[in-house]
Amino acid sequence: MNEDAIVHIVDDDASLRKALSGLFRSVGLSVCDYESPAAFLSEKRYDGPGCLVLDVRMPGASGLDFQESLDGEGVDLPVVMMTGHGDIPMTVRAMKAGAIDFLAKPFRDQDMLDAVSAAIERHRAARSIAAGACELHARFETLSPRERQVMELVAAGKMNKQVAGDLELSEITVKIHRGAAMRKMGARTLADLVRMADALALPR
Amino acid sequence: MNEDAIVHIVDDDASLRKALSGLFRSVGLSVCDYESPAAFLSEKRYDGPGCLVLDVRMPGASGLDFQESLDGEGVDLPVVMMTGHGDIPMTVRAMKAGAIDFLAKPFRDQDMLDAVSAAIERHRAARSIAAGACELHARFETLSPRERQVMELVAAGKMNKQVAGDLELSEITVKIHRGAAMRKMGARTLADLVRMADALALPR
DNA sequence: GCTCGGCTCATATCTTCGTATGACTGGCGA
DNA sequence: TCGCCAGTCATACGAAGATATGAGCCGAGC
Repeated sequence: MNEDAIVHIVDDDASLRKALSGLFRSVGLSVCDYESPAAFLSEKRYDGPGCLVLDVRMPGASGLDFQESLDGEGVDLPVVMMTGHGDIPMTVRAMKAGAIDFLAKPFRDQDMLDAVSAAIERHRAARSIAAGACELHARFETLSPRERQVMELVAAGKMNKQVAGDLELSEITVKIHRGAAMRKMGARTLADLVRMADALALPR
Repeated sequence: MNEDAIVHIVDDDASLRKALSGLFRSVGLSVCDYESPAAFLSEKRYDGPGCLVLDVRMPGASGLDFQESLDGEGVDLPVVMMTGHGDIPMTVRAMKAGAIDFLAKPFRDQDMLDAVSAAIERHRAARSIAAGACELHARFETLSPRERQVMELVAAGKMNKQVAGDLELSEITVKIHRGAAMRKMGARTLADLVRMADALALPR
């Protein structure tokens, strides 16, 4: 199930990285470890499914700041946070920022494994949804500008006649664009097209 | 903005309840306070917008257990947790269960007000969405069984002819039910009906 | 200059949809 | 028993949609 997921460990403590690596590998997970957030970002090996295991306290950037900057860096990996000297506000901040779990050292191996497993599962789910949205967007990109306009208005529920009026076209032209949009989008019915438009967040 | 929202305080410490009540009222919020989870549940005054402020440690049920049982009790109020003797696992548990915030005593008044304000805002948003879904469901209830079947298949993208085949009806009958469903649901176009069906989570 | 693709429109034909009118049946409550 | 309502179906007509064929315009790139 988790064969090709990678656990990314970011911690300045080499011995802890080694211990965690061993733990994750012992259950069949792949691991990459980094001594700093910068090292993680520069390697860019986080394109597959996986998760991030972050220490809060690291030299330089705080793990919390790093976690909050991940979105801006284009990283969508779920985060499991850990710390040796944590407090409640720190925990709340991490959880509000979307951390899957926040573990205080020393933690039980099983707790870490459970957290990582949950994180990977969430990432897989998020990726599969994102993949669908991406595929849809790719198809939408193949539409000509006119076809997109027509698709938008049609999905909003307008009749060909109304679309023609809005775009100042003849109804025949609208039908042609409409047919082309349906074909290119792979929509067999109007209902399909409406759902695609919603998934693409086109205006109604 | 928050005129008619009610902050529900559940804490066995009467002096703290009083202090919090004063704080909330000072910013124009209404307050109800209870000395135990059971007291809160028995009063059933939580139908409007608002939020819950819970102490973790109370005689009898733990605030955490209580928080997790709220869904089962039909309570959808967001929770702001507070505690005098908290630890990280407790915080994580509360946040995973959906708490808006988790405040360690002593906390700053402003932090509590911010948390409560965010909680109420979330509740308002959730309520307005739920209200829409409820309104939609109510209209769906006015449909006859046949009309519901037809609506479902139509929203799935089937043509009248196919619907007729699936339900072993004549196409004319399908048209009649379809028209009735559109009228009763207030759908002016097929696109509307499709979106309603999605919002109702009808099978595709 | 020329081709190609996007955009435009017309005519024609067929399918599908929407709705009105009218009618028959069966169940359920007054 | 009577009336009402959901459900069923038919005929008919007009509106809307889908598609094919043919054609003219224009801008970008070879």
